[in-house]
Amino acid sequence: MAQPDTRNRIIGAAELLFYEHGLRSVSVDAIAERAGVTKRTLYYHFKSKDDLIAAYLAARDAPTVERYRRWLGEAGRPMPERIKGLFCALSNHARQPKWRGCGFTRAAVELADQPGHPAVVMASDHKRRFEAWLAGELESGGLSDAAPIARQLIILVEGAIMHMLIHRDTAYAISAGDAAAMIVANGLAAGPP
Amino acid sequence: MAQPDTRNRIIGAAELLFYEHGLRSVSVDAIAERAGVTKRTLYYHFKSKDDLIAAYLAARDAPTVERYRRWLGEAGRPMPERIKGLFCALSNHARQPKWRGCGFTRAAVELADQPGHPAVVMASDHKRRFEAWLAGELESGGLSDAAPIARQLIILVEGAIMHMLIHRDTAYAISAGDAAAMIVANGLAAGPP
DNA sequence: GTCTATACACAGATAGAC
DNA sequence: GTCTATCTGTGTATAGAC
Repeated sequence: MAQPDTRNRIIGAAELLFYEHGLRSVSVDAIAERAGVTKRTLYYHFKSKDDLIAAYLAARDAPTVERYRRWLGEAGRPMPERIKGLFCALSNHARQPKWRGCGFTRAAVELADQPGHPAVVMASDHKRRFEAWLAGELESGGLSDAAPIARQLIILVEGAIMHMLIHRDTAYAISAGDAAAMIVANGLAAGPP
Repeated sequence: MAQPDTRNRIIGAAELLFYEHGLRSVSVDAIAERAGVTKRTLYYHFKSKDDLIAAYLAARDAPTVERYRRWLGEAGRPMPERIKGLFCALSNHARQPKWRGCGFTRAAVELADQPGHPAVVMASDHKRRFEAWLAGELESGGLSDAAPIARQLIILVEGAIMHMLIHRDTAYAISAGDAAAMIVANGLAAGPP
């Protein structure tokens, strides 16, 4: 079969299994079997399991950012409402039975003792870009001091996700959304354009 | 040697290794070696690795709660300041080179696909008690609607820890503390006793 | 590029002596 | 209660044919 097709099928299988069960729980054998190839073929396309882990996160990056972009919605509505909508959408998203939190965060947790691991670096970079994107959106929405507020919001997002994962209770995102909306409203009141 | 002593030494070794490297990364052999016993002795005291994991978290529970109690400090000072102090202490604590975030959270993440696992149940319970404790403290501090605010604060704690772990940047806890203090001050203004 | 077959290390857990 | 020795399964990765 064609080379890129096989490679993508392997990455697809890796996404499914790594996200559902974690990095160390999933064997290379399991991924190869799911992708319908042999282990030898997998190692032809990826030089190691760590390499495949990196490819898994790389494939997850753009869709994740795009999802949050969608959840924030279009400009026009007041920013506190849009932020609340984002957390509400997150809460609904977490209802999916196969939802397991943020793949980047979970990878960073599993590899917490390997700070230089490609996956850890990618997770850090992903979160940083998410924070920067949100700061830009807040600024467009009329916030004058957007950076520190964006940081507080992503902390709320992360904390809500972790608690939803631990307790399997999607209400945490709603509480986080209430706090986030208040913080944003406060920022708007403090410094309008 | 005496039975409880050996058992505790094994748990001590498990704490060190599980917390630093994670659950799946650490082998039973490694723990036994660190504790200075053979694997057979370890399996005399614990029926399985999962059993040992549960013991590891059980041993971590009280000290963790006590630490947060210390960080919140004594009553008397205004609650927003005490909360800010808690986040500041958390930020300092995370400076330790061997700091790896919350052991309960990381266990829940590693075992996210096993909802019934004793460690996951213990993590959930631990977080729930932490939230209830904080709500009680807030109420004692004059907050009328303490429960929802306590929830928002623990979400901030969790999110700050995760970001500090991912980026190795302790500033996140300070940002979270600012947000937390504002939320508490807001709650105090809304409903005084 | 993909296969069959396998090397080699290490995992969790157990047998049975003392 | 603690030891030495070992069973059995599985892990990542590779050799070499086609």
